[in-house]
Amino acid sequence: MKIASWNVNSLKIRLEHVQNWLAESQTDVLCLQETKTEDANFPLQELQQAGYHVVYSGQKTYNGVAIISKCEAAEIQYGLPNFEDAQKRLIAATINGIRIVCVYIPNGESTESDKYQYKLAWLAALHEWLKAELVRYPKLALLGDYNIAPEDRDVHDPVAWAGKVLVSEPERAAFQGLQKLGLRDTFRLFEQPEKSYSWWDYRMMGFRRNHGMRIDHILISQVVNCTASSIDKGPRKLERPSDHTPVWAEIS
DNA sequence: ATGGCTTCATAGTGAAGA
Repeated sequence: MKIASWNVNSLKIRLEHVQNWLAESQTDVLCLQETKTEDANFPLQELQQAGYHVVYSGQKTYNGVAIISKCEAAEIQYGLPNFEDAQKRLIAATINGIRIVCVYIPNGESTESDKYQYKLAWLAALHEWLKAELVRYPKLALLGDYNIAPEDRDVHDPVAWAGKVLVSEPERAAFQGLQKLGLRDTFRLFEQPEKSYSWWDYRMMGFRRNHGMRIDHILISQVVNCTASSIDKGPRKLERPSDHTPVWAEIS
């Protein structure tokens, strides 16, 4: 089954892109972040009419996550149970026997910001919760916008970014902590082109110059098999794109 | 150069993203 993750930066603006990409990519499970849509306004009918099941947890203006799938989602979890949070950043469900966890990890703003402390606390809670979740659901995939570039090769200019938010040592340590739980970065299971990124700044022709970062990831537990994983730059080339593009993995 | 672009929000000297 093909699973994917895409920070759409407003589902309202990007609905057509999402529908088109779902159809052409033949994706079975698509995790969305930054839907920026209250649940009452979620475009449920449009997606159902296209033949998909959807679960979602959103709010006005900021954040918001959703899982779109060809098969029905069960055992839906909204938010981290061990972290009091008004921000809608996590939704999980069991689909085709695999625990799908969709996350929008906080950005952090800068290492000096209160939001950075919130990010690290959120990551610590995610780690603790996943430890238990993996016992309950050994077949698990963690997809989303992590807002972490795990290594320097995931950053277009690692010297300029050194120590900054998205690449700082505590953030990378948190990412490695997830890997120590047995979760594997599907993208790095395969030979990949150099300078592969999933996000490019809207400003200064970031995409055209490939000034990007790989901050969207799909991690899978050890008992999940993966036969391919890649980044689809296609949607980033469209008119009025999200600043992120979809990442995907073929798993069984 | 703390900008640059995009979104949602409100009408702010805006906020947030990454």
